[in-house]
Amino acid sequence: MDFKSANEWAELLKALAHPTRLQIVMELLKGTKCVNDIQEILPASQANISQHLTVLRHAGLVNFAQDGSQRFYYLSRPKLASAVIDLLAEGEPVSHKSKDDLDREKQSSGGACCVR
Amino acid sequence: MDFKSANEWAELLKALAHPTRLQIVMELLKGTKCVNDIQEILPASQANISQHLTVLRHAGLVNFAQDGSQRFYYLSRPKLASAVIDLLAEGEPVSHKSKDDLDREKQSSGGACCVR
DNA sequence: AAATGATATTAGAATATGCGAATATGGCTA
DNA sequence: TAGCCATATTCGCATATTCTAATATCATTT
Repeated sequence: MDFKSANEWAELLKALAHPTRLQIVMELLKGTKCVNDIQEILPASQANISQHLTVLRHAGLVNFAQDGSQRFYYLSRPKLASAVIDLLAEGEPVSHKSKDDLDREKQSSGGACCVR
Repeated sequence: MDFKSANEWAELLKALAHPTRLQIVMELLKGTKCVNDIQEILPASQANISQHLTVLRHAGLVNFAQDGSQRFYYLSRPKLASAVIDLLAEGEPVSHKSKDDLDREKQSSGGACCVR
């Protein structure tokens, strides 16, 4: 259950893990756009945006509907996309724990690990 | 608000976007572990796991508490980590839309875009 | 102090990714 | 059909990632 998942999930995350692609996703979250629209918003070339859209499409994150010579791109899994963005935006503060903290937690939750 | 965020967020996602690192995170979700524990679970070398932990640490996703010669690794932003895993596990189905679908949506939501 | 166990770091090769420049494709309009 | 607009693809290069093998570090034990 984990090996295949880990690979698929990593592929998905890899597609999101690029500043330009993240921004594209954020823009599509606001609404369907064609390549030209995106070009006007982001500081990247037409070819480059097209390349990134291809990556996102292969990852199953976006899709397009063709209209003449234009392609209207939209998020094909909008809930996933917006949930990820929301999580990133929340910015959970990082926690620091001492060995004693960990011991205390282990006690109260009854989990045994790392004992050799 | 977006340029800096996009870069930081992409860094975070990049750290997660590797099968082995995802699996490490999933294991740490179950509880604190030292490198040796992880080694016994995952099919990767000690050096490799250590390298991946370094990546996760630099991304602010994990941290460790030292105990003698052992290092107990834990998730430093457990809610973020588990929320991401949950999202991936949910597997929102991908949607396919025609041009007409998009037009209809645009009508009902009143958003104007892609009109030149 | 030497040996041992746990973990980290370095080096180097293989592979992948990102990007610009140039070119190709496909639809539309004159 | 010629030309134009929107978008995609290919190529080549620079850079980054990943992995293995070897070695280093650091704490503990003998």
